[in-house]
Amino acid sequence: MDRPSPAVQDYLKAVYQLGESAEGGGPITTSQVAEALAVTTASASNMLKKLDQMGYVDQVKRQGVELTEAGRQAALEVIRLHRLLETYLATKLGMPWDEVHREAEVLEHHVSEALAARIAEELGHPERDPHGHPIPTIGGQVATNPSRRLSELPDGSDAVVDRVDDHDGALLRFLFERGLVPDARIVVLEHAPFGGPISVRVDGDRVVDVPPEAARAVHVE
Amino acid sequence: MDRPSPAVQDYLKAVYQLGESAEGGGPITTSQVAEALAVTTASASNMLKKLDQMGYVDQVKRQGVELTEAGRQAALEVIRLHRLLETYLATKLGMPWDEVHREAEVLEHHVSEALAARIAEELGHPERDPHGHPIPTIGGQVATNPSRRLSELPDGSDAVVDRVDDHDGALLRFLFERGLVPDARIVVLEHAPFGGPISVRVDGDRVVDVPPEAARAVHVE
DNA sequence: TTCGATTGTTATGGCGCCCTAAGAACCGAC
DNA sequence: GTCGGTTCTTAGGGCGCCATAACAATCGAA
Repeated sequence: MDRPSPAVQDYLKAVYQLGESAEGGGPITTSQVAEALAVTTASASNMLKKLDQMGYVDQVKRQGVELTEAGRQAALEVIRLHRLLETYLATKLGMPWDEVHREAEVLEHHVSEALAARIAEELGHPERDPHGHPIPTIGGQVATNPSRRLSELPDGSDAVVDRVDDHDGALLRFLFERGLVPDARIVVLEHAPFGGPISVRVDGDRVVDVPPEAARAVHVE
Repeated sequence: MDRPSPAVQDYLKAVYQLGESAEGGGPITTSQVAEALAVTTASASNMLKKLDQMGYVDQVKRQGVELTEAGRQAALEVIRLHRLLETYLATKLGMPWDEVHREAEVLEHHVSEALAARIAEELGHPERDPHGHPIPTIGGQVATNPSRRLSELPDGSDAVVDRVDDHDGALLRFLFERGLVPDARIVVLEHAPFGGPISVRVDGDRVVDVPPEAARAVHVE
């Protein structure tokens, strides 16, 4: 029941999250994992073999890997810690919205069970982190909210922001400044042609332009 | 200005703290360091050589090491983080007095400058941690309080607890249960013969027996 | 269907930090 | 001074995780 090493945790998290976003149900390729973790495919290949031997993934030669139940649990454990930390740092320590991700990325590997429990309690066992992502339970339950990206909505649709991708601090800051945060109400006004920005009314008042790449990071219900 | 690795930080901290408690001013031996970190003397010898090359210590062959100014600064940086974390965990997260040390021991290596600053601010830049140890400033200033151990006091002396050693959780719990916490007022009543316990009046009311090993961990002004 | 490009795998090696084993320097007793 | 025990250092390996280089499998375009 020892905690896997930070590196192993990072790989498991990456496999889980790639499987979540790709939504194909199929295996995750070595190069996808390598890119997500900014390592060479050779390194990823070695590590994935090890994860297979550890029972965290099933690896099919030259196809990719899929998480086992143990792997899913371990990944969700890390994600739970990550999101609890993000929430704590943002709400209790006033750390800016766009910095909590980096900090949590490190601390998630080093916070004890006991401290995690104290934090969860202090926060009142929240269900979502500041970016809108669901926080898994200890048992490994996650609310998976089927959602569409802002970039896919037709003109005239209205929706509520569910969550935003948190990989890029600058992007988060950009969205935050425009009010595109979880639970914001939006109406899609129009798409500028030739891959131009999407103009969106936010919370009934201001109108903002959202470039396509940013729109892809906003998930709505 | 990159942060040294956790291992290096641990060595620097150990050297600093050995120099502080031994109070001889002289060099710290390889075996002292090895024992403090629970590694073999061979490992310590190798690492101390590396610290020398990095400019953190001056090593005299077969004598031991002494911290350079850079080493002292780096050690105090870690100690500052450690004590801030202890304070934060105890006061803001209600973590038990005897558990904060272990948790801080890990986190001190992974908390960013920015988070440390937020924590210090949140706490109002405290000067002492929950065990009474002074918290160094960012510049590396520490209040060094000359103190005596409870074990050295003659019968009849009265004093105020300044700080307690925090290495051993069980010992901390023992002291806490008896009210031997920083700022407690004590009067030494009598020493039982043959290495028996010291009987002490705490805060004017209750009288407790303190075995010699515990008394050595209590520093008074 | 064949061949070049892409993708994945297997050596092999480096770096950090630990270990054990063996040897070298120092200490006190005699 | 010499000898035995202690302390320190050096030598050589292991483990985790990364890299590069070379090779193998697969895909797709002509």
